[in-house]
Amino acid sequence: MSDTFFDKVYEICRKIPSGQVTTYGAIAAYIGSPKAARMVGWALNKSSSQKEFVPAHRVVNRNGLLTGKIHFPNYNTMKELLESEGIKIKDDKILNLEDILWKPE
DNA sequence: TTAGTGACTGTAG
DNA sequence: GCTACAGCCACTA
Repeated sequence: MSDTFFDKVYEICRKIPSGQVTTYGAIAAYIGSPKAARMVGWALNKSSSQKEFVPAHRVVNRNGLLTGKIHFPNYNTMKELLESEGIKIKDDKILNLEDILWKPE
């Protein structure tokens, strides 16, 4: 069932193409509550409990900063995953954010 | 059941 | 340009 804000977050995250990223605000806005971006991040935090893998590392804040990395086993895990997909990271921040930004449509 | 908290964002000063 | 505050929804204690 994907009726809640929470479930929709997982659904959208799984649609993020490899090598691209999106923002909490973009996801929240697509669902209908741009201000609920916090819930998006929180949902991803719980994504570890989900059966299906959720590419939470492809979700960053609107500055392209890897804020979510703090919830990974190691602070460099998120960066490593993104770099392995061809995304350039500098100081835990995506350099070409606008270039690889994906938005749920 | 009530209260607190959280991987954010936009507006105002 | 930076700092501060409010709003959003769901989960945990």
